[in-house]
Parts: sequence; C-alpha cells; structure tokens
Amino acid sequence: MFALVDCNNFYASCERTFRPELRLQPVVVLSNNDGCIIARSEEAKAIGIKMGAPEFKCRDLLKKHDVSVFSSNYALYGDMSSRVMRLLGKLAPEIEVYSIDEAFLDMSSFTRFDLKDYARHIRQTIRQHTGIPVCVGIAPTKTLAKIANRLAKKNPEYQGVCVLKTHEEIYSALERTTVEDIWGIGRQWSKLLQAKRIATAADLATASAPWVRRHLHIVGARIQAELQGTSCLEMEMVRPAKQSICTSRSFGRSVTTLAELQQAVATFAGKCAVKLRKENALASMLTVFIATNPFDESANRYWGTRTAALPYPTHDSIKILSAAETILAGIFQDGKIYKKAGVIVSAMVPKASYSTTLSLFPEEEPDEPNQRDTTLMQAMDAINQRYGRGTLHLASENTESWKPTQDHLSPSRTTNWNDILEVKV
DNA sequence: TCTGGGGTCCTAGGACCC
DNA sequence: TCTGGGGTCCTAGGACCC
Repeated sequence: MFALVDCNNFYASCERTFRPELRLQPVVVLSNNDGCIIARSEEAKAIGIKMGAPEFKCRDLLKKHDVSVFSSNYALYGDMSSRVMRLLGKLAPEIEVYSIDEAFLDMSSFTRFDLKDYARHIRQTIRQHTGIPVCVGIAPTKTLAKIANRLAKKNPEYQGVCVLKTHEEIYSALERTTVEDIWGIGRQWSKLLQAKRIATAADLATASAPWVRRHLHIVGARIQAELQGTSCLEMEMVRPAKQSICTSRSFGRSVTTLAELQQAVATFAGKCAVKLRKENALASMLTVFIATNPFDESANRYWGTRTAALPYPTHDSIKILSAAETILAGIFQDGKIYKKAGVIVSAMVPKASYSTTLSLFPEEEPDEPNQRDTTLMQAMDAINQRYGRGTLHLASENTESWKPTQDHLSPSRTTNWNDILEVKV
C-alpha cells in the first residue's frame, strides 16, 4: 500500500501559518513577478478566483472580497516543505518526496495497523508541528493513492483521509473520478479519451488495452494497469540526478539594451552555477534564451535561443557567466522590447565521475580546469551559506535593470534572522 | 499597463553502422 | 520481375507533472 500525503493549498497555507488572523479568510499567492494566481485558500476558490488567472484580470474580485494577496516567497515555502518532509520521514519506513508539497509513503509494512487511524495520526502530527493542513490518500498503487487523496480533499465528510482497499471501494472511487483528474492524463489525452467516450477512471480501467497502448503509448498503458490495481510505479527514495537546470525570469519592466540583458543573463547563469554545485554536477552545454512579450500581438515578437558546448564540463561561475555572455551577444537583436530571459545548463555529468585532463591536446587548452577555480567557488559558496544568499557575487550579476515585481512579499520568518524579529505574538 | 518557473519521459524519423 | 536484416545514436516535438 502507498500513502500520498499532499499539503492543502500549500503556499497559501504557509502564508497563513504566520498570519493566524487570516484563518477562514480568502488568501491568494501570486507567481513570480506578481503575474498569475498560483495558490488559493478554500475561501478564495469559493469566490471564483481561478487557478493560473492573471492577477490584473481579477483585481476587482480581489478587492471586492478583501482578499489577502502575497507575492511568492520560496524561501518560506521551501523551508516549510522540508519541515513537513522531515516529519513524514519519521512516520513511515520509506518516503519519496514527490514535489514541494507532496510525498509518497510506503505503507506495505503497516498490515497490523488500521490505516485510517494511522492516516489521521499523520494528519494531526503535521498540523500540530507545522500548522500546515494535509490530506492523506492510501491505496494499492500510486495512481490510486492519488485518486484517494483527491477524494479526501473534495469531500469534507472524509475529514482529510481516504483509504481505498477493497475492490468495491476502488471501483466506486474510479466511477467518481473523471479522466482529466487522473494523475498522468493531461488536456490532450482527456480530449482524446472523451471523444472515445471514455469519461471516467472506471471507463479507462476497463477500456481496450491494445487501444490504450496504441494511442496513449507505454505511459498510458501503465496508468491503466495502475488503475486496475497492478502497481507499476515503485517508490523512488533517492531523487535521480538532474539532467538539466534552468533559471529564467520575466522582467519587472521592459528591457531594450544589451547591457541590461547582460545583467539579467549573468545573474541567471550565476544561479545555474550555484545550483550545479549544489547538485555536485558539471555541465557541458549551455543555452541562453531571450524573449519579447509573448502576449504582444505586434510583429516585433522575437524568441532568440542558442546552445553552445562548454570547452570542458564545469560548474565554475566565472566560466559559465563568460560563456553565457558570448551566446547572448550572438542572439541579441537591437530594437526589440525584451520581457524575459533564461539560462539552461545541460549535458550534465556527476562531479565524482569526472576526472580532469580529458583534453586530447592539453597543451592547446590553456583554459583547463584547475584547483584554484574549485577552491574559489568553494569559498564563495561558504561565505554565501554563512552570511546569506548573494552576499558575495560576481560584479556582472546585477538585478538593477530587470528586477521582478514583488509588491506583496511576506517576511521569511523561518530562514532569515532579521525577519524573525517581525513576529508579533 | 499588467499574463510564472522548472522539470521529465516517450516516440518517430533520419543518419549512420555492419 | 526480382532488391536483407539487425542495430545504435541523435534530435525535435509532443505529452505530462508540480
């Protein structure tokens, strides 16, 4: 048996933890640059605020109902998430952290427990120690656990807990779940299935297996088997090594000059390098992209991107920044109004497996990796770890010209000493 | 005026090998 | 008229997730 523990309206719940007066009040959290609604409390959902809606389109609604609006505060959410995960890790022998607000627990050894009681215990523990409300779904496969969790969320009378164990319980759950609510079935496949008159999870479970295999490929066949109670997806306790890392942002205002874009691209490249070092990996390829406003209908739209191989795999900020600047110069077009840029590092190799001096003609590679670079990066990371992110950075990293809008940012009360002082009891 | 960010996996088809 | 069989690697594009 698998349990799926999922935090309710996670970002909104994080904000509310430190603002108890907002309990039972509508709360929303905005995406980066204060662009879209990405989290809503139950009260905000009830008002009719849609997930993913642009903030400027629901401003009237937000104002009319006196909704509390927050910019996203990932320092806070990340820290709250690790608190939740640490607790969950103690509540089951194996845990798979699936996303910032969800985890699978291996319940196969709980045969002598009443699973419903134990799920309630999980819920209470997380609530008591973090203030975050969660729902728990338990079933014989991960896909069914997802369905159980959704039923726990949607039906208040379940009190946040749903266990699917018998054939009857499972089949009834499948009948009450539409195909688009199945984990792994997105918009395109929903459309296809509905055209085939496969409307519910029960329909999909009993649909023709060859048809599913042909049109939904191996992924769909796996979903079908999981719905039928055959577990195909195992617990993944160790997160697989990342294959690529991307840092991109929309700008708080329009940017037109190469110099301004350079500041942004340097900043993103620097963040990628830090993430690479945290991942204990080196990158061999580097991509830079710059874009104008995609919603602008005028003919002056532009989406420029280019990928280049790095001379050798590296996680050195200086090397990555300088390579990014070269790529940027090659794709920059004058006269465009830029709204977004990003940097992607890929073709990654684990640092441990990489031995230096791979070059066939080392005498022609004056730029080869050396110990000094590594030591320098270690020193930089150590200083930033101790004194806070961004304390020490390369001069070209600069947020001045493009800084995203963050007009409703809450204090980072669990990660920043200065912000703790603002807590009023 | 104003519209997020970061990932993975799978398939098909082309180019190439013997 | 007749024209083999069995592979790998790479990339682009499409689907999905949170």
